[in-house]
Amino acid sequence: MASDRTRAAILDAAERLYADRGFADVTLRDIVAAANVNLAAVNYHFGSKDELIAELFVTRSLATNRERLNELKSAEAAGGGRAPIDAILRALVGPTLRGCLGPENERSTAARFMIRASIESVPPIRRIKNREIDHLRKFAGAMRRSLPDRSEVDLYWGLHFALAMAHQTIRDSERLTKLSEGLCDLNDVAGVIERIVAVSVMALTGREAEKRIHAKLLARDAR
Amino acid sequence: MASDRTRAAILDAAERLYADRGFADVTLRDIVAAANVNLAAVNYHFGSKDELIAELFVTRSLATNRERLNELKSAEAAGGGRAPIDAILRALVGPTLRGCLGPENERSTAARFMIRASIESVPPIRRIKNREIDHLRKFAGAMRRSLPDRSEVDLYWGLHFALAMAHQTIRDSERLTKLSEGLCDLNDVAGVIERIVAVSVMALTGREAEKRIHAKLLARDAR
DNA sequence: CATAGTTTCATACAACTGTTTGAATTGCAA
DNA sequence: TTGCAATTCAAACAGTTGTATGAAACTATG
Repeated sequence: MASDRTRAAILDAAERLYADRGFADVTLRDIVAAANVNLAAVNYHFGSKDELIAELFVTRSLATNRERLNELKSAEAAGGGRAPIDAILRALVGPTLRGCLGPENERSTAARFMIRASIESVPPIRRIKNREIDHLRKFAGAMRRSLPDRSEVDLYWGLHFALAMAHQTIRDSERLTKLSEGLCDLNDVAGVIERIVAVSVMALTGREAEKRIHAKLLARDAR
Repeated sequence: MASDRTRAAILDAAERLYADRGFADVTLRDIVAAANVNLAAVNYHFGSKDELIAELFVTRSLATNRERLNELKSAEAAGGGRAPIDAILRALVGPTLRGCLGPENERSTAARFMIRASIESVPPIRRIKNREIDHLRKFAGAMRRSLPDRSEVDLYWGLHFALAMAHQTIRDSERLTKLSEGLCDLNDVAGVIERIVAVSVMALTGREAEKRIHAKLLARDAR
């Protein structure tokens, strides 16, 4: 129906404006002007401004989560139920980073919107993010299966650190570029992902591996 | 003079209100009511609302930066100009984490204000954060002296990851607690710092160290 | 004490915000 | 075509916001 066109136009214009100018200074009037619809249409179709923002964010983050889970499932399937830890972490941070990094002018509106959402964090978005825990639990489960000897605490910290690095790399990409005077190439998305995965893997297995090697060393010394 | 009392009262009330309720829904009228001063006093003493927020944030972050640099300097002095990498990283993330983590009811107003600033990130604060790069460069320099063999790129990434983990741990402490169902103890501040430092050290030296140990192993095998 | 400068105050301003209203229009089904 | 629901529209609402003003009160200096 014609109503769907209006709805879609609002969503489109809103996402673009938020992506370009941030949440703080985009008003409903800006949105309806860009969408060529009446001011009341937003409240008619979405109920409120916050619900409009929430719908935008939910749509995008559901897509990311789906992508993450697909990668996770195929990694686990390939390993007969147990995926290697690096594959799990790659499934966790890959989709987000691929979406949000890369050449600035090539970034989709959706990506730039999600970056804004990550940086500015308005109330409706915060509320949704708080419900993301169930989704993360699936990754915690996969990690537990992959590294059954690691303690739960270590697994959670590893998961947290992986997300922290990915998230903050998106949020602060500009600072890292300035600080390193361009040396750190954030357009090399695959490279960034591998870096984060490598560090996370070390965080999860590093000391154990070192200890194991040391133990070997000691055993040989004893001989 | 009496003017200083008003100024101080405004700063005090503003910091407390922002810490408690966030930037989004604290108005100048809330602040002046809490401070028992006239509405016009804010503009008289600070020029504008944004400049008030900026002054609050600058004061606090200068204090943190000073603390960081003190720790860095004494670590470098102790090592004769070269501090061990873990000491450098501890100086980088320690002050912030010690300020912002720990039992919630014991957190100072200043700490809670800085957490808000980290989560909500309003324009005047964003502007200030962008000028923090010079401060970070000092840490990059210390890291270069500590690990002269590592490439510049690796050092910057290591610095970035350390900050990312610290920062995100503050921002998302609630999520980690929920996700781990309390297993990850964020009140054990020293433990958290050591975890972040350990991972960062591994990120910077990890594979190198493993390689070195492996080389030792091979050398002994050859004997 | 007088005066100049600083600080406080009540009040008004001007603009902007998201939301609501009720009538007009449209589109579809009977 | 008629009737009914869904949608669009212009307009107004009700409230809040940060800021400006100009007079009043205060303070310290000469």
